[in-house]
Amino acid sequence: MEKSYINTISRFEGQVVRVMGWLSNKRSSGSIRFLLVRDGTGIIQAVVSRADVSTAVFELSDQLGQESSLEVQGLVRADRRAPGGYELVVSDITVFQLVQDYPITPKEHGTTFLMDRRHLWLRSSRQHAILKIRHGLITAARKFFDDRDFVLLDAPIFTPAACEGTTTLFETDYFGERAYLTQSGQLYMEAGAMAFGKVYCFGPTFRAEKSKTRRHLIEFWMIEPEVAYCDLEGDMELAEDFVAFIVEWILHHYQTELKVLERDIEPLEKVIKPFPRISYDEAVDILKQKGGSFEWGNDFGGGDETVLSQTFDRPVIIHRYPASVKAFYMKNDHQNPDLALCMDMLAPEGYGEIIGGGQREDDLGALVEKIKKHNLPMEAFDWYLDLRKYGTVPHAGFGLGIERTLSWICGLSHLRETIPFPRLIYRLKP
RNA sequence: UCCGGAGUAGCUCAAUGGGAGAGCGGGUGGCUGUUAACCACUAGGUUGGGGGUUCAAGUCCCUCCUCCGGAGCCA
Repeated sequence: MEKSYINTISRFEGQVVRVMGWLSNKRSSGSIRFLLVRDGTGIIQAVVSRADVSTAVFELSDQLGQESSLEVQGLVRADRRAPGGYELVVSDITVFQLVQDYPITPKEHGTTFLMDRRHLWLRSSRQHAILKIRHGLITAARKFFDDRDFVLLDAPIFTPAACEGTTTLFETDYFGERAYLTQSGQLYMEAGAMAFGKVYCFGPTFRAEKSKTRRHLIEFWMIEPEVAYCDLEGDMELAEDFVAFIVEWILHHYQTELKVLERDIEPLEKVIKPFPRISYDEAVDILKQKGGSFEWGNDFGGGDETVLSQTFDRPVIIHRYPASVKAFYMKNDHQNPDLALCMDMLAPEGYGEIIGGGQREDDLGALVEKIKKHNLPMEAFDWYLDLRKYGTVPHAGFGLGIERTLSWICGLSHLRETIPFPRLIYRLKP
């Protein structure tokens, strides 16, 4: 007898198959039982009728609690009344485990309760939709770079020093030496770009910041391309192509999931090139026009980003921030040395920053000065400075936060559902 | 760290300072096509901990704990 996964069940119409899965819900009426069985690929309604099965099987179907693991054997039949269009006319049931007290019921629960049971919450249809789109987003991101002949070059997780001086790092004991968990693969990608021309990394990033907001995770994933012989303009071009490609890919492949999430896809359909590009100065003007008390020279706060991202109907790129608020490795604009050749991309609908990047300082002397100015330990950057001694070239790159991008595309109000096991300031478990 | 909010049944929540309740979930029974099924019955509580005011505290005051999200920082 054929074993079938639920997403391919239509191929077996008229045949008797076995489906192995878990009971997601159950309804009954008189001498008929409706078992909703999920197997990870989908959900199918299995109909247990007293007339069709033994008394033992019929009584067994009454004892099955939510998430009981089981194998259902039955005839595949198209039926308009069945969710999904197909149902299983059950002839036999084999139980792997009878469950009576599954904690997550089909009714409402609070997020704290659900997060405490995240390992079980992953079984729900909403979480399935989000995490399948996450999978699709990562697939699209890799495809985008792979198709453009980028080399995937993994950056290390343990690093000897801060990439950016300001943020807090997780410190670990590395055989008696101090080591930190990475907060960006960028510096290593710069080495990679000088070796391979076009590279990207995709991995976890750690920030020991005591952030308690819906936009922050302690551990999150970034995809970071770096390109040799590329300037800020080329970098913005790449970022724009990249985001447009990802959104198009998800719209094309994940309609079902977006529907489960009740995501209004109209705003996503507008995410096509060209994206608006405004300078920091223009952004400040917009904030002032909208009644904010923003002062030139500051970085944008969460509220400012929300205002700016709601101003446009597609992602907006803001470039050339004051160098003083940006990291040491940013190259200054030769037309105005107070500005850095950097850019951020803000997602629309109030979601805010999803990309940060720019052109890197490629001059040895200027870079040494910047490291001094930021009070960073010069000896930690000797290898990085080598890149400016041996064949330095203009180069640029950026980092895209997977979870923030996913949160925007899925239309979520909080980052915590965009990663299977979120790490938040007060959550290390499960 | 600062500001604000919340802790009551397994879950989601109600309850003028005066009898601790509902819906869901669990259990029992009913219904031969259910769609978060429905109907009836039933069990289930140290109201986050400690202290105080009061004839009387889930409710008012103090304190501690836990959680939530906002600021800061950033993707």
